[in-house]
Amino acid sequence: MMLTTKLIYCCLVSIVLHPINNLNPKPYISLFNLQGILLPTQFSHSLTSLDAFAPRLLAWFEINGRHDLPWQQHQTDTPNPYIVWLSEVMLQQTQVTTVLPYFARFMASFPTVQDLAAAEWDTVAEHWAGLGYYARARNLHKGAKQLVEVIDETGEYPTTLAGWEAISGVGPSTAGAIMAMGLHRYGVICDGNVKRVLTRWAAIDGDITKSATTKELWALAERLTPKENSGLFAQAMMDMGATLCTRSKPACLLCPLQDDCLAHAQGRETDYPVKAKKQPKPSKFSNALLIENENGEILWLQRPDNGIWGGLWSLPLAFIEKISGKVAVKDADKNKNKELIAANDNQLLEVASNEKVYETEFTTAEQIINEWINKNELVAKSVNDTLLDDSPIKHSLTHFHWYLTPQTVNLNTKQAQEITEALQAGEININWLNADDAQATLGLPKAMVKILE
DNA sequence: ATCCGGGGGC
DNA sequence: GCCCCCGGAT
Repeated sequence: MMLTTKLIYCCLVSIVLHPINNLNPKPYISLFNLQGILLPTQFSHSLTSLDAFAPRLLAWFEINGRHDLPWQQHQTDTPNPYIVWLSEVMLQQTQVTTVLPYFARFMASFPTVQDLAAAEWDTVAEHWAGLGYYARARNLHKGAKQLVEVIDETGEYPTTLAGWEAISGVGPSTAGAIMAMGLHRYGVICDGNVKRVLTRWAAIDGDITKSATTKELWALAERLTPKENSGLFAQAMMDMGATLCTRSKPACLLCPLQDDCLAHAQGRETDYPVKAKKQPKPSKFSNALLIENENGEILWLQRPDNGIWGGLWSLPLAFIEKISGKVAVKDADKNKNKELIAANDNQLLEVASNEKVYETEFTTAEQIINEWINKNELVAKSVNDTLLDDSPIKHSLTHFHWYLTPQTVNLNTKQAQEITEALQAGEININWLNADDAQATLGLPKAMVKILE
């Protein structure tokens, strides 16, 4: 009754003080913070739902959750942070059933963090072998040494979130898990399982790889985590994510949160979490021509002000092929410019699948050069003698990958003069400079530096 | 057989 | 924003 009265009061005050908010189509509830200042909630659920979340989850966990996993510390008053840290690192990338035997072997061989720190790397590696992500085993070993150092200095394990995050291999979520479950202090977790549960429950449809969504999810996780027993809550959330709110076939009928789960209400559970498919970038292939005169100088062109590398200097680029889809260069030579592609015959470049096909724009200068080379029947040669070494430079731009294969064209003095005149007639700024001088005196885009190197 | 998820380091 | 590496899902 009190709560209801207060809620109504808050809403009325909100309407009076913030009339503009009533234009906002989103559900809008205000509440007082401790200073009595009006604050909006940023959450889509009502206060009642937000506050009921933890009790309902915990009630479910008590009856239906797993309580016998060997690293769980919720049934003891003297939790062991080492056990939680070790298991959390293992569980970062692997499911419970896979971790179980590894965890047992680790605990048998390294019962304390001091044992782990003192172990040889080879021994640790052998224990980890098969779990994957071996960098994490290295971090684990390093982290053990760091922890022993902290313990030697302070007499105890780190007691703060920041203290744990300073340990190699421990990020924000693992640190939260250790604080909550390993120390029975306050800690919030927001790992992949939690994100799945929360995006569904609150129908959060933002791309979870975006930092704004990450922030939103952490804020919600924090709002839902009870100040007391955050470890039990973390344990329950993990269990719920792993056993009920699974990725493909969630068991909504058994879920304690089904009646205010917004995704369930929409019948769209598996549409969450939203993760933008990393858009495969189309790929474009060009040859970068190292047109060399008899003095060993290379022809450089200043690019037009508009477009890529505007105003910078670049090697002349020769069109090879623009492709989309998972195609090997080898398969792509069904069309023009066969000679140029031939140099790439041994390359099997896997490029991301994509429908888009790019139009390659030639600069005026490049058109002049390409036509001139064709007319004179000059052949571009691979820079290196061995086929293995002439792989293209990969240069990624915002919207596509550009594979640039360096090729040389040697000109005699007469030919060099001819092309120079042809370009100057087209009012193109050009330069003949060897690689070192070009790097020293011209503004070269990164891709060109890569090619020269 | 292939795709995809996942947490932290860089 | 990529990489690591495995196993579960399809």
